[in-house]
Amino acid sequence: MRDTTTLQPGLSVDCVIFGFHENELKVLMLKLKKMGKWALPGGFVDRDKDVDTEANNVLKRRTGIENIFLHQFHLFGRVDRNRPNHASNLLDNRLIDSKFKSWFEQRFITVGYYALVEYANVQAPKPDPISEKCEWLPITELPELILDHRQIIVKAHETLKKELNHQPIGLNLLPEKFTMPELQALYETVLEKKLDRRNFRRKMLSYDILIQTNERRLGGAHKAPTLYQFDKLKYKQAIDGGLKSGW
Amino acid sequence: MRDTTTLQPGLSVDCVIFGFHENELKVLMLKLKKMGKWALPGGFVDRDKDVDTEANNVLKRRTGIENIFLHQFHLFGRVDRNRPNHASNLLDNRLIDSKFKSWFEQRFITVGYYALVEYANVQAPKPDPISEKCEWLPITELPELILDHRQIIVKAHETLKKELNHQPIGLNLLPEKFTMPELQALYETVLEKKLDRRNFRRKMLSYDILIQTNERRLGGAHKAPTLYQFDKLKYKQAIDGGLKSGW
DNA sequence: TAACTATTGTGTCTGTAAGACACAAACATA
DNA sequence: TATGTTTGTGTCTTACAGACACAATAGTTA
Repeated sequence: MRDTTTLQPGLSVDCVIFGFHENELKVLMLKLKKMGKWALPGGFVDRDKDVDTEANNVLKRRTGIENIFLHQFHLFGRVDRNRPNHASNLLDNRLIDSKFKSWFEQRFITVGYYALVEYANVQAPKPDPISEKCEWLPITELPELILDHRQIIVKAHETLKKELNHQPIGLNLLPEKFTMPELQALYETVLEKKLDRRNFRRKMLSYDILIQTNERRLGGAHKAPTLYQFDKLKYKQAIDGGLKSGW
Repeated sequence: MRDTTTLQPGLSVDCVIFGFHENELKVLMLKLKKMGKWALPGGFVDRDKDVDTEANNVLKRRTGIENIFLHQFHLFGRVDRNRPNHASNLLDNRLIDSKFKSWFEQRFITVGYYALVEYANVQAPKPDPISEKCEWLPITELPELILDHRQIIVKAHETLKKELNHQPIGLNLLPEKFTMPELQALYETVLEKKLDRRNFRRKMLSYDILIQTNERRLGGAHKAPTLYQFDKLKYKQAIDGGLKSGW
């Protein structure tokens, strides 16, 4: 950050970037240098840029990914969400220049976005200058986060669960080709509950968004599962039109 | 508005206040003096007040109603939503003092809230100083609105429709006691589609949130319908717990 | 006061989807 | 070649959605 004069004051965006790996739902997070606390990837909003655009920029800066599912889900607007000691902590740890002290001390509201990205597509997530690393953390065991970022993640997860009743997920979150058990594991992880194998398959196929390939995933000491891929056109229609029934 | 220094810059809230009257879904709106255009009731956010609080204040100022269902549904953050000529229009019509010109010229984002209120409870909605009147307008025939206010209303209505799949409505939107056909009319109006009388009754009763009174609404040249009221405790539980099935 | 009109209140049938459940097929390993 | 583990599949039952017809009743009118 070189200059705050071109930025919309008191406004930030934070992105909850979900990935799925080893049957765990993970969130891409930054570990701040010295402070030790973790933070969501976020950024400020240029006065002449759309808020949505800036959210996309955040996603691209950290993951290199563009043009992907990114959904605004809530504005966090409580006065006390920017703790008074936050700015001084940043300053004490020399994470920000003292000339930006007043910028970080002002009252901030933040717009929460969540994205679903394919874990494998993000090889080396990029930390920003004030972060020592950028890593995927499992949503079930989050360390200490700054400000209200834990609450933001919880809200994003809740929203995602609800959205699942109206929209399919999997595209951009699973590899190009995947097995039915893998898709089910994704749903079970997001919903935090077990589903019946046979009923899941029946329901998912009824959405008519899957294409069965004639390949199988070999390697396991058991019957090799069939690989599927999404019919992207029908998938998109399902998102636009909405699914009827819920979980 | 006397002083903008205590306000969060570039941030406003706008409330889509829904009412139901004569089988029409209406929105409470303000007609700006001289300009002729209509606007949603809105306001700015004090630096030391929660955004939610300010939305409640807007609702209270215009309707006198407090502590009611008020739901944040979207942040409108496009750069071009504040047209450059908007501030000068306000100024030309002497709706604002010239010392506030720069305040109104800055880039604004606005947080949309929607509320469901009982039409009859709002006797004389109060216009603000720059508005000649404050009235209920049917959502189906809106006049010319300022900025992106039409889009905000559309988005609020869409959100309301979706929410209907998870939550009951009626409390705070209908009188204390109401008939089943009246409740159905409300649903039909919000959903913009006809529902089967018998199936509607069955489904609504299955929610187990209605109390049947032994009164009837007389006056019509036909069988007098039974009056119902909401079991407020169970209604609240239904909102918290969520309803299973959709429309 | 009796007939008429309009709307309410109710039950059943059918089709669809959800939930529970058991057994055969197939891949890897021993 | 036998074993272990997971995949793939079909049926039964139950719950809910959607379609539908007729009796009951308040007010109006003849």
